[in-house]
Amino acid sequence: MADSARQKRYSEASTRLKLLAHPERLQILDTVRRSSQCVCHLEVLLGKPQPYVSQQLRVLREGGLICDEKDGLNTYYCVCDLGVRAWLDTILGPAPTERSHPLAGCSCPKCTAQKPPIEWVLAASL
Amino acid sequence: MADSARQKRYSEASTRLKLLAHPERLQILDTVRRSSQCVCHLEVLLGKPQPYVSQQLRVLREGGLICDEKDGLNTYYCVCDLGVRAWLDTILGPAPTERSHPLAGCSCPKCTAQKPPIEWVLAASL
DNA sequence: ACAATTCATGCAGAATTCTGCATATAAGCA
DNA sequence: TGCTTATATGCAGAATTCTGCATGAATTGT
Repeated sequence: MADSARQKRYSEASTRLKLLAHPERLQILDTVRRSSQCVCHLEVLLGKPQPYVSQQLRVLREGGLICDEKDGLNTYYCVCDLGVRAWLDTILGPAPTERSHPLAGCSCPKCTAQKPPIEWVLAASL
Repeated sequence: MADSARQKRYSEASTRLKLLAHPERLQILDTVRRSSQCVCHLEVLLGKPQPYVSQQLRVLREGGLICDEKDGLNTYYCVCDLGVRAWLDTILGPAPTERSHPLAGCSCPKCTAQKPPIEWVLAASL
């Protein structure tokens, strides 16, 4: 490989690594690689204000690490690139295959639809 | 996995990623993962002043990404950790298996010993 | 002991990234 | 249209990282 091609590869890899070298962004990626999630979901998960979360999502989106998919008021983010998945597998270990739970505190349809009141669950188990 | 364990993993991974997110450091790692190399070798390769190279080597060494091995005046660095090798395989692709060449401009025994004058080489091929 | 070579360290100004906040946009609904 | 909800954007001060330089330490050979 030519020297300039190497240089280019190093700087491209380093650009992508910079995006990953951030605990909150890693947690976001680790979450959305399992299943796509909306912003308010991640907001609850990280315990950070919404603008902060959106900011990090933007960084990841513009860096090509995640894709967004809008549905009404909600925007769901996911990891669509297979190369990115491979990096995450190496860095964080393989993604768990179990379904991700709906999250108390997230009000998106995905979370509320699948989350019956605790009384129902208890009643059903009698 | 518990939440605090996750947080710890994210921040540890992010710490290591920060060390990798740097073109010159990536080039150093890519070089020494093939075979151990001395400082002046890397100095020629990167085209950067020696204190700069040593500084980056220190960062990598203190981060546990490389090991040093002293031999007289020279210090040879290499990637000893298998986990680090795996990360590099993912990030930069698998390491080439061919021998690394001695480098013109590097005066360490490793490079000069294996580098006979061009006249010898030509004479031998007659 | 002295000089030469190889490498390490400390430090400071420059450049970049981080992160919190105020505010903007856009969709759905009454 | 006006209100609410969900998300995006712009910006600025704070914190961190980068990088060049001066200098220090250790080893080898004379």
